[in-house]
Amino acid sequence: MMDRDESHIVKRYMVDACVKGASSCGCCDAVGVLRGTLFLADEPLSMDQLVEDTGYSKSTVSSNMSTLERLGMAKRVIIQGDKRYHYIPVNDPDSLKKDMIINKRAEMQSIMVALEKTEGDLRACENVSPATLERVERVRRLYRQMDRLIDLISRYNTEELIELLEREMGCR
Amino acid sequence: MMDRDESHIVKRYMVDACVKGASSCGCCDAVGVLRGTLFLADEPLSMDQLVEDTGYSKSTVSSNMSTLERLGMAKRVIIQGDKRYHYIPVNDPDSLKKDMIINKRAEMQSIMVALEKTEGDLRACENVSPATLERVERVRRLYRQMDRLIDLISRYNTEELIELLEREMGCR
DNA sequence: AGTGTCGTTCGGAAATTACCAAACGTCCGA
DNA sequence: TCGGACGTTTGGTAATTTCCGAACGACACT
Repeated sequence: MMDRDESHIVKRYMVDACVKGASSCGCCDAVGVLRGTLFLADEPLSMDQLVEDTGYSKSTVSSNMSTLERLGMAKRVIIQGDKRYHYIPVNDPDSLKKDMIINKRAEMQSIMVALEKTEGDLRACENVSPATLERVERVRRLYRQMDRLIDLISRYNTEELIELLEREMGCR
Repeated sequence: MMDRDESHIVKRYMVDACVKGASSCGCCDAVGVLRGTLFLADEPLSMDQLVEDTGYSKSTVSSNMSTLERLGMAKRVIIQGDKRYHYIPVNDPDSLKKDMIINKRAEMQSIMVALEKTEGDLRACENVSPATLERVERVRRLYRQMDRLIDLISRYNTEELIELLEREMGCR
């Protein structure tokens, strides 16, 4: 357990940076404050500790830790001999990359489904201009390409990718 | 110019998908509606047309088109002989990738700056535990690694990356 | 079953955001 | 220098979100 000075230092800047990051992806401040608090903690934190450290109520901590977990930035762990939940920050590149890809992919997927439905409706329609149909097809191809890239990136871990791209970089 | 049937079809699903995507990155519905409206338009749309097509007021369209532009999902173009602005959707993989990387990178950067400041403060402090310092350093290394990967990815365009990774995939 | 400890859900108050209409500044042609 | 067409900014209101405290349900131990 860190002393008060240390825990103040390790929270000082992280909370601010995480609040900024949270608001840039549409999350409320509490999400950022909680992430910042957890970021450099030296041990898994219980909800009570998070309540005390952040000043938020228990219900606020509970719901916002859920979103932090859903975003893949915090994880619940079990501490032997303690029936309470404890949270640890998730900071390793591969985990963060994986969750980022899952989210991006879902977003992409819903666009692609919409494009497919649009194309279907257009084909069912008689007097539709070929130019319109062609435009939809072109956009679909572009999104398929992005999806393909994301898929490929998800198949390598961070270290492999860096090594691979650096090696390739050298050849140019 | 598309007829009413066609423009209804090409907006029908896109607006919905874009609203979903917008809300998942913390933007209000209007941003999604505007992007969906623009997505498959057959020509650059003026603000008046966007006002008419979406039903939002001029001021709402103006401010939300700015955010759409900032996110790199729409672009202003000049039409000869028309002093009004016109907007086109941005759908090509390289542009979207570029903006996504810029945003991710800024987020990462603010975390890295915070980690550096924290490390500085800890070193300035006398009675700080080595374990704490080591922990901060370890996290910094992880974030540097992620930053390195993002940097490398930004140096290739979409097509190159796909080709490169697919080729590598075949070797395994 | 009874009790105590957790975490989540619910209802309402406070704060914030989204949106519109109107006023404003800017640019161009007359 | 005036007028008119555009786009942005501002002020106010309606709707949404955030957050808290209280009530609730789940689980373990007695």
